[in-house]
Amino acid sequence: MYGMRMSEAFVPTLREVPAEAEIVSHQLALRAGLLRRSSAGVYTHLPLGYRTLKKIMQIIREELDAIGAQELMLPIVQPAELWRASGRWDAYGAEMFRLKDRHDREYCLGPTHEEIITALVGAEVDSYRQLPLSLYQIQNKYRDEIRPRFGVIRGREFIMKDAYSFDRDPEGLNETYERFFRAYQRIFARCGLTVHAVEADSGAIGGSHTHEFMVLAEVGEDRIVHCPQCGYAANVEKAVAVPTPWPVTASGGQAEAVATPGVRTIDELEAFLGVPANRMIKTLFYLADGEPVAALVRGDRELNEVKLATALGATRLEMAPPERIEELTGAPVGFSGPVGLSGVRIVADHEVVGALDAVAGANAADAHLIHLDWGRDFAADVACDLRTAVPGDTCPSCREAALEGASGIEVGQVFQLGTKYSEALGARFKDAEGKEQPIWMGCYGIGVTRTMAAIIEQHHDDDGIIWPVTVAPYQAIVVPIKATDADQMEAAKKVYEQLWTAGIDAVLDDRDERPGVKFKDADLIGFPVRITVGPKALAEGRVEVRWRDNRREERPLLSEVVGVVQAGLRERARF
RNA sequence: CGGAGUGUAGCGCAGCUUGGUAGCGCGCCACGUUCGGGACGUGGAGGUCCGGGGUUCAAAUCCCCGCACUCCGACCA
Repeated sequence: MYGMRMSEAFVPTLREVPAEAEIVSHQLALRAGLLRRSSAGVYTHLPLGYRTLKKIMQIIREELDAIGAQELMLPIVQPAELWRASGRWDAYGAEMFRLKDRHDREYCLGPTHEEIITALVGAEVDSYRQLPLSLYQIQNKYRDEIRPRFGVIRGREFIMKDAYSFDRDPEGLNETYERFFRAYQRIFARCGLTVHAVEADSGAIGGSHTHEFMVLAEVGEDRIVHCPQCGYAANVEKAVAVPTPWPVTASGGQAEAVATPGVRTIDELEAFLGVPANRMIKTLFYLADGEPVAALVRGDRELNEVKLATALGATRLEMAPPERIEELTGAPVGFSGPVGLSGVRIVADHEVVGALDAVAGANAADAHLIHLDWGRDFAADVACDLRTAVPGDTCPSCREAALEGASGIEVGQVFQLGTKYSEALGARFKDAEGKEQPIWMGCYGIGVTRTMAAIIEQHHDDDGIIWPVTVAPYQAIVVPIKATDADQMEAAKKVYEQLWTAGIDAVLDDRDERPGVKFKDADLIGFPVRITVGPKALAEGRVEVRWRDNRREERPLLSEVVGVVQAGLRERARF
């Protein structure tokens, strides 16, 4: 038996922290020899890292196969015409990697695969008898991220599992969605992750009902809010923002213009006038499908573009360029307000309805208006929920407790797409009455490479990674203290072979290094268990079994090692 | 895309202000002494100083133009 020896393994560990890595999971992935960067946001997965990825993928396969999903492999290179058909060739924008072939035909590197799979299923499925159907693949995805960061957490090339479901009707879609939801909970649990499923926004992909699976982590890029009382949890982009009452209850008298030379931002205005931001009206100009719109939110609030787009029923929403703002208001950017605006639809957040003694731009250079009252001085065409929720808001679900905030890494998302893609791409079937119907679709993603990073983020200490046994590249490492000692090496090899025979992934550290070096590497890489073969214990026919997570050590007889290791691993792999 | 910064040996960095032909630590190779938590000594290998142009007798160093990478921001008026 030969197997895996550290003396020959391609595991380039690093003693020092590479300058390129900011967050702990990225640093450890580089130091432990899992990853190397090739270019911005593009990574090579070294043998050890790839083993972990394969274990994650295997868990995903087992759980998805168990709910009847079938694996297939879709193309990375996808024709533009398909994306034009769904309207996303333009909608996806700069984030899409585009290329042309020698005949000048346009393609993209798939950022996702709804178009391809819908076209496929549309072509092959004709009858309700062929539904429901769930298909998935594990594949490289390409997104030219505006700013790749955090190593593999936001890469431009990454591995994703994406699944697509096809049902006859909304009820079927609901059932499928629930099945995937539960499968996801099992997948992440088996990966050793604590995840929170939160209500999310469906964004550019379209669709209605959707949840994100979040790994809570300081470095997470997504902000979520959750209710400690009723369990409501949502991405801040999606969370319904319960309005708080306007801070003052009396009019300030007649509206009045004040000179505010060069004061353009809310912060500057707050300092200049001594009025708190929550009494200001922030006026933002957008083009909704080309039509100008003014959106009003309280000065200290953040406008949520998705909510605005939904409120307007707009498919394309972009900020108005500064020239356009000047045209509409007659004033430079920074002095816009709702008073006297014409030719623009005005949409207000609930919170500004009923505002009294408010401050806003005067639509004239270097001037603002004070003492503004809702109804008397300005109004809106529509009032709705426009702002991004924040921690401290009243829970929109139970209306009792205050929401708490957290940040998370999104490792998975489940969507109910409905018929958006099936209609755009003509994926129809004949129902039992022979009537043509669009297929009801769902899609379900898991960021595989990101999941690996999230696991490290959740499982490490000062010495290195602490792999959950289910995803550890190897479960055990056998370390003879002195590689040149024949007795130790012989005993170590025997233990190592027994572990293999018992089906345990093991590595033999046969390097002629000082013990400290080998221990440090073992801790850094994060093998769940280390079996040390040293002179002291060996004299009594024993070895040392040391667990990485709690640093506990036992000293079984040579004949008992496999049983002890097996028992410990099994205990740690339970759910 | 805007702002800031960095690019010198495999990795982490100094040298640049004040121009004179490149250095430190770790790693790597050889030998010796060591050997239970990243040993020590001796000897050694390894560099288009990101690229291109310019100034100069002379450029890692000064100037110009590119490129790459990192961080911050990109609705927050």
